[in-house]
Amino acid sequence: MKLEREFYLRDDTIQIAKDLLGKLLVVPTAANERVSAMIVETEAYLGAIDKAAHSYGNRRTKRTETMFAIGGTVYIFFIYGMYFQFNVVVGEKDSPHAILIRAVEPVENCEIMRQRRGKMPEKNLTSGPGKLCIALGIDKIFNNEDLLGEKVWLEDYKTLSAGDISSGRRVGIDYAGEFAEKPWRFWVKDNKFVSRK
DNA sequence: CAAGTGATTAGC
DNA sequence: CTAATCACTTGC
Repeated sequence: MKLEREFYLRDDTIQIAKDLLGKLLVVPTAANERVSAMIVETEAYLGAIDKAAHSYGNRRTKRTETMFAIGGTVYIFFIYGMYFQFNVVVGEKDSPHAILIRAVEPVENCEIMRQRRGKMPEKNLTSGPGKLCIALGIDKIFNNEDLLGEKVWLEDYKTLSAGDISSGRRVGIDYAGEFAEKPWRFWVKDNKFVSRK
């Protein structure tokens, strides 16, 4: 069953980032086959106050506009000339918080993901934010999609306990001063699809 | 370890 | 308009 709007509207972004671990990300193909994967790594971006967030200081540009949408909206951006990144917008409208999905573990129709990724070892299929977008077929047209729609959504899958979750610094945001140190990255302990140890 | 890639952004 | 930067991946 799809996660309901209330899941995304809570005002505790860090809690939502942890709650997303173990959820199933589903992206049906044109032929309506379920391609899905379990979320195993996330990073919280706390909007206006977070120097690492694109929406720091409530910066509103054509790109960041999506972050100001209501919780449950998909925010996609393009990076390093070749990769897309998949984010879940959370909180009320005009509160530009988002959670980056950094890694997932393939669950349904793995062979479709393997085909999209070319010849890659199993553990390299979806073990990074750019990789998982390729495997799941996510690109720029998913930007601004509603997670309660038919194109992409999240479902309950596995229930984790606090002991299953590790946290640490976020990746690739050294420019963010003291915010680079915040332990706002979360992952499933010992899962081999997590992007970095 | 460093190149590759092009949208996005700030600054003129 | 121009130039620097970037929430990354891969193959050397």
